[in-house]
Amino acid sequence: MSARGRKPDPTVDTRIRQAASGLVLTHGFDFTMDDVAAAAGVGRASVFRRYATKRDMLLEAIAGLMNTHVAIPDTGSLEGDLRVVISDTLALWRMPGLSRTARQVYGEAGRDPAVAELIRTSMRTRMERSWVVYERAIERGELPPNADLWMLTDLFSGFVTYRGLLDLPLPEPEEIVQVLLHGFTLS
Amino acid sequence: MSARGRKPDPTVDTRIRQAASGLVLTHGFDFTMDDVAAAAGVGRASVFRRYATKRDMLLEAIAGLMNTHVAIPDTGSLEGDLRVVISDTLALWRMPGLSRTARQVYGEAGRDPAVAELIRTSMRTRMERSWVVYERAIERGELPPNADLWMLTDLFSGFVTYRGLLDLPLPEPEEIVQVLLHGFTLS
DNA sequence: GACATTGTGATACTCCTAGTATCTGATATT
DNA sequence: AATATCAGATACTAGGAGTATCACAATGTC
Repeated sequence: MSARGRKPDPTVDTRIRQAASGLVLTHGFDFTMDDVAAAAGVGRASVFRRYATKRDMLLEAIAGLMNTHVAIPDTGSLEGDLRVVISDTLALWRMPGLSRTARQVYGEAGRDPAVAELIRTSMRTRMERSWVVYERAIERGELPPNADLWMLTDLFSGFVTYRGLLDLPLPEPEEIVQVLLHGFTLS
Repeated sequence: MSARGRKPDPTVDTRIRQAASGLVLTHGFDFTMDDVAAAAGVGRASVFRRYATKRDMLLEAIAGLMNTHVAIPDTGSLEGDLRVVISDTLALWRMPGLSRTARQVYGEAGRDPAVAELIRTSMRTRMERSWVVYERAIERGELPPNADLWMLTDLFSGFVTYRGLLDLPLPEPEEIVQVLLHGFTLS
């Protein structure tokens, strides 16, 4: 009762996926479906057999790209841990092509709520993975128990995103840590 | 030696500009040039006579929309002034449709360096207008003289932009002020 | 008033790309 | 052998940006 005809070529799937991810990184969204087919060494029809629309393909590619892993440091102090988390985030934004792609992803989120949702949940998941860092800080008494942790994470990741999207220079992690912990006033 | 034929109708210019700005606010970038012509009550050709490309038109419309004025408070304390500046910024993001349009503007910046430059300089100009607020704070001794003011402004405007772009809830201005001035640690 | 000149609106194109449909051939099962 | 599914190629449709051309309107010059 099963699998009568020719089997799907598994390499076709992976070649298309890799071609799509690669093109997204090197060209943003500005490539045609023929480009994908050509880059994958595959017929145009095969691309549309896997993805009903270009949007579907982009959605999967974006999800893959956002799913890079984050380190969960445990240096013994909030300051040390934060420095690692922030350094990692800064390093990510230095990836060539990422800034342009990120901009276009945000742009697509304007038209397509699914993309917006994808960014939201991906970022949320990313940050929740480092949650334990802040819980340990609360236990050590370095943060008040009622601290708004989403505010803390969004504040620096918003800052980095903003500078990154606009191609503005990013400061050293130390400076960000200092400000997040103690603010701008002298006291 | 001048102006022989029919004079350009000045209302055509303004009608096109208004139609473009209006459509950008209500539909992001997802409208056709025919839509613009129809909304302006004008021939399609007239639109292309003013703007060689849709991109040119969008560029001008965006520049106009970003050029809203900012209040320059003088409440006597940095805390008070900051609260005003931040409240104003938050209010801006509550404008219906702005979040989607902002996303698409950022998205366009990915393809078009001119758009990126436009955002950069517009935001820079916006912030420099409130520069005196921070200078006064330094004079009063509320900020260290070597404070990284761009970091201060980008930190909160990055945060607001980030939450705004992703349609995440924005906190009360007081909370942001508190964190910017004193950080997350207890003292 | 005749005429040239320029702006306006309408319409018919071209070009590009996403998405669809179809055809031929290859590879598998029964 | 017969049949079913997959791959590649190609021709189509649809929609929107940008171009070209037309007739008409309004203003100037003679």
